[in-house]
Amino acid sequence: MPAVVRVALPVPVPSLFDYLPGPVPPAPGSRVLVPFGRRRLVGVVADVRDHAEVEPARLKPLLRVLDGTPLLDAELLASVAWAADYWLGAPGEAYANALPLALREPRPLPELHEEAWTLTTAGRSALDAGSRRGGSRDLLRFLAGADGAAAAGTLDAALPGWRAAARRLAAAGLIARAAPPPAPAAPATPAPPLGPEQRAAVDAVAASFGRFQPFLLDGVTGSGKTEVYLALIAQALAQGKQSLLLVPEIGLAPQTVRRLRERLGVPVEVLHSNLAEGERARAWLRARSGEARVILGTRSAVFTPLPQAGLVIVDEEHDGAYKQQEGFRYHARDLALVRARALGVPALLGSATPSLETLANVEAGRYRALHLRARPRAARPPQVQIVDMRAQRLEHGLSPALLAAVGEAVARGEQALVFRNRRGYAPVLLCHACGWHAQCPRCERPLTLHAARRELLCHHCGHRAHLPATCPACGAAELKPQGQGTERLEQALAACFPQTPVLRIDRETTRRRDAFERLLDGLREDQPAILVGTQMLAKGHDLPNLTLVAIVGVDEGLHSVDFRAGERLAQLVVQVAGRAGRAAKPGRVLLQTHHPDHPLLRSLLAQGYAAAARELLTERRLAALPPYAHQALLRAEAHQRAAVDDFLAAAAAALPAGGDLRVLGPMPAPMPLRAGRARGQLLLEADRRGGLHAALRPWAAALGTLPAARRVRWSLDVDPVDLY
DNA sequence: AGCACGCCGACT
DNA sequence: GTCGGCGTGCTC
Repeated sequence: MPAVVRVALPVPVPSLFDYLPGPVPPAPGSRVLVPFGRRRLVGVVADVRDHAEVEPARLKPLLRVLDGTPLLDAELLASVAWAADYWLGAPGEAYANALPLALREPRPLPELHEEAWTLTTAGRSALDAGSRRGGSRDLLRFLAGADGAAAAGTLDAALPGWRAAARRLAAAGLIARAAPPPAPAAPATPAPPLGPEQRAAVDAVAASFGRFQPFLLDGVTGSGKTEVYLALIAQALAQGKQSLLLVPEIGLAPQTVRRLRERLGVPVEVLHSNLAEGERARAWLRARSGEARVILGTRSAVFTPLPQAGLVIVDEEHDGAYKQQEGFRYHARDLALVRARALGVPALLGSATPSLETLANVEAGRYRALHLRARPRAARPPQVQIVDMRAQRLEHGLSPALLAAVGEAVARGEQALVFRNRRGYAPVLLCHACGWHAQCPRCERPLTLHAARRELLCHHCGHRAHLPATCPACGAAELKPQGQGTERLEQALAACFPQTPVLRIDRETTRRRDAFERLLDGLREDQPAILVGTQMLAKGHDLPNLTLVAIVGVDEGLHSVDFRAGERLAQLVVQVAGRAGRAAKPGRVLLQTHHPDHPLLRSLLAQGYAAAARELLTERRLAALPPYAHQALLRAEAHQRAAVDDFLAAAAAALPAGGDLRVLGPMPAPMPLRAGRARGQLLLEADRRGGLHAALRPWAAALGTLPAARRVRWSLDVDPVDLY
């Protein structure tokens, strides 16, 4: 019978493509090179069938089978297929996300280790004897100086054209290919003793080794979640098993890698999108070969092959960075759970501020919660206080109470952090004579004033405008900045505390690589300082001398249209507050607001995150919102608003009737205009996930065939986390 | 996504 | 007269 292989190709088309194999069809998971239109593409065999869906005459033969043994094992293949189905991505795009770019080239697999060269004894003698000239001598010298071995990448950078010399010297036996780096010796540092709660958490997870069981590790900042991860990874290692540890961003990786390497004494692979493609591919392949025992990575690392899996950990599981926001819109935390189930291993989700989704899973008995309440590294939890801004004389948005607290902290030689989630000088530039305000022509949103650059900037589309001297509408010289951004707070604080260094940390001041590190490194000493910064300061980096955190401008989050704003605000406040106070020095947190009686703030401050989250969950349940309902969001944008409206109307009409599906819209997006494009959306809700997907699958497939779809850019987002 | 085909404006 | 603009349509 004529077999066909179904191939996933990296094109945004919601289907697989059938090809005629040779006499022995490649196994699913193998890469193949195929003709596709006028091009040749590398795809992954998803399936082998006995007949094609399309007329046999249209079938073309495979050009080449790239893998003798499948690159993706059965589990990874099934998990990727699951992900494509669940998030309604094009199958080929799901596979494209799973495979490092270098493995999507029609080439043989790279070596597990980067090519490296080392001097032989003869080579060292030849160098000492000075018997070689030119490029050969340079290479000998370089390798002698490289003490040990030099990788091809290093040589490319240092000695262009070194390969010719390498060929000659290798033939003469003066240099040789270096062996892969030896595994490090025994653990460098012993584990510190675990506290009783940590011990209990480790034992609970370890008791589930070898089967799927999700856990939430709910531990406040400083309670030692990482020690629990380390102990569990060490146990998995002792059983010969691999561990996957996901972190939300690369910035958090280096310190964690250092800690893992020091403690575990095994190679730790790091996988993230900033890695050079060749290195990323090699790390991926080392995981596949089983050589890599511990894999640390960001979102895309959830696609790492784990043939000997023992444990999957998702650190800071509430973090929005786990959701991919373009192309294939998967959620790495959720996919990590699916993989753990397929692999038959426990999954551990860690956070000081768990997402409401995860808490609902605990509530429903699907996940087991493990709590770390003790804070070994802090004497006591920081004391949180509300500063009522109403009827206060404000100094650039800073209340007297806040300034006094900052003054006391720096007078004691300690550091203070003023947190404001808005960069720039002021979010609005207003004319006091006529009410005009500077607005982005492409987004119809206020432009942010950046005073030092003498520019108005749109934070939504990057549009830039010169700072007008007088009001463009009425000509008055009454243009006044309204509100505060980090730049303005930095200035105000520098003026109030001229003796104390004021450091601003936001995207503007940390644009250059390593700027963030260098700014903070200058701070390590026990000297007083004031930090002003955005979100970037909410996590990572131990600041032992930081004792005061002042949070400014949370009020926007209290009245947002986004139903997740409250959850995010609570998480942010708790995460930022966690930066205050370490070791012997108690921390203090001030929350400056116009709404001191807001129920969310009150419960958060009086009873902590868990209580606030319980209340938020109750609200969600009553309003039938996620996690008690399930959503999908169809977004569309186009230059012509009519094109958006037509498409969304056609999409709504194409929805299957009946079911428990609730349809909201078509409606304008929260930002109806962005970068000159009209935007709209259609929100679907269902009480049961199964019901939502049953309706979604055929609908998603039909959307692309709507004539109106050709005139818009559209995307379908399952479980959207941002409704903008 | 690419890459073609296919009809209408300013240039060697 | 053509080079090239991007609308439309297809890729097993």
